[in-house]
Amino acid sequence: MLAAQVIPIRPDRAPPMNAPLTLAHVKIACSTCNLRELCLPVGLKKDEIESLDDLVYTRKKIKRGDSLFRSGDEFASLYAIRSGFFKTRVSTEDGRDQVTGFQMAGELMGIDGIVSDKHGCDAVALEDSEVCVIPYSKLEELSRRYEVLQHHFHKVMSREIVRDHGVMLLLGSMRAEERLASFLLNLSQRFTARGYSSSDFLLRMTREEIGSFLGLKLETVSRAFSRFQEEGLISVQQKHIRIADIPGLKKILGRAGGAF
Amino acid sequence: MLAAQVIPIRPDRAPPMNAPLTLAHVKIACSTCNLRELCLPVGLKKDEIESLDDLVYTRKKIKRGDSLFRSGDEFASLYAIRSGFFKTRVSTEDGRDQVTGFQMAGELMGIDGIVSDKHGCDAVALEDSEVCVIPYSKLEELSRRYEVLQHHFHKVMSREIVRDHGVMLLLGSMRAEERLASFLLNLSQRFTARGYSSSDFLLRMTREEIGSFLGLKLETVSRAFSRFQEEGLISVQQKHIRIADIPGLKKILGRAGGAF
DNA sequence: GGCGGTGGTTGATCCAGATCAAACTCCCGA
DNA sequence: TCGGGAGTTTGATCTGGATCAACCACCGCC
Repeated sequence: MLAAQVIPIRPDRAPPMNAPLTLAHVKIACSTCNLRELCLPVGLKKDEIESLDDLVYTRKKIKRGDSLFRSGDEFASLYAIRSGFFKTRVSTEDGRDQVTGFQMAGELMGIDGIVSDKHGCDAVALEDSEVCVIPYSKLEELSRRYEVLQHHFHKVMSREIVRDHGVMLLLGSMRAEERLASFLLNLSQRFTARGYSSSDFLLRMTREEIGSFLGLKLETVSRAFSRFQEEGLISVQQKHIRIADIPGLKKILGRAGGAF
Repeated sequence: MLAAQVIPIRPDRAPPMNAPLTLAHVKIACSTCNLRELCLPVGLKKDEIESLDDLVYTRKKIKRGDSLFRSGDEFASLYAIRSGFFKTRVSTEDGRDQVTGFQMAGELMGIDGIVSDKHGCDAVALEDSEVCVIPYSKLEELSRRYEVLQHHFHKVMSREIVRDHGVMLLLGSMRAEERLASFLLNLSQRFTARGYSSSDFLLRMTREEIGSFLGLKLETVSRAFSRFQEEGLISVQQKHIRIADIPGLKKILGRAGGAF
């Protein structure tokens, strides 16, 4: 159920427990990773995936609440989530911030850093997590050699842009309940793609974080959850969500686009 | 002053006038284009830029109000704006739509199509415009050969993602006047980068389009313009904007981030 | 097992921006 | 020169979600 349980961390691969951010000193292989159908290797042939095994040679553990990187940090690597759950956020000098997304296993973080050689947002672990470190210069090098990898990497970036446009649509033109329905359906769909229940899951983030992402206040998020529950669309117990009526949620969206 | 006047279209290069979308049947060269400092060739050495001359071999004219591409169209090319002004928008089945950006000379459109081989938004010309057609497969091919081009293309995509995050911040957490101030400062800065006045320009889009982009209704945009004018920050006459007090506009943003 | 703190719910009130409505300006074509 | 329509401005009113406030529930820790 928990994203953290997707890939049980083998004790023999676990890095020392002392540092908050530690490197795993073990041989790591995309070719044997059970996320390869979701992650960077999608669409690659066997030998091409094996070439990725040279790309990803370290992993990093991040404890709940810690940052993988922060806005302004020097950019050198992309990160593929192996297990766990993250939020990314941008902030302003005056303390306001905006959650720009929630990332789960198989998703790539850090692309925003390419343009300026500095990361442009913070990536914060919402639960104890592990990421594969992908040195960016090495990815560029392999991309020049393997057309399929190049194309797939471009697709990942393009997908992020399309997703962002969906979020803009949500923020710019949807009402509170539509936003929340869209959010739940999006989570549901992404859990499904990872082999989990589409209707029964734990939220990793607080109401406030959901609100920040959706451009709403936490009270509004809470009220919308309650209303959905009254209407029999979902049941909520703290972070545990059961979607009782997916078509009903889709109807709230009322053909307003759906997943971002 | 007008973006349309940036690069006067030489009559001897003009395509036939009959079709709404026509191809220019002339040799086109990035190496002699005066937008090369803004566009794809940024940072490339002379001989590398010359290799781009093989990449861009057609141009296309689009009349005001026409679409360069529409959501669902087959994706084959990116487009660099040579002259003119565009908006991109995503829409929902139920007719709502969201302007996701305004593009001007030197900017690239169409990246959203890479992920699914279909365009994910509409690109509509807000004035008679001309674009360079960049066959995507050819760009990938050249990217594999020229490291600098590859890196620059990745930067362009990364910049788009960073920009989108800025827009999310705007839509998710700014008040109406902050949004409009941010919008005006962003335009101002982009005009400056193109050698135009930072304080005196024509808006290419309607109040409704500005509103759609900023997540506001057209009346709210209009009122905010009026209020800025009363406060002596700008003067507005229809589409003609003169920014009288750039620091004043920045103060409205109150360190809320600024340009997206 | 009690306790403190974080996170969540719910109620009352407020307000920024939406909506409804009317008039005005500019451009363009007959 | 005279409509006419699209785009804009401004006013009056309404409302969804924010804000303010109180209380509750769960979890981790001593």
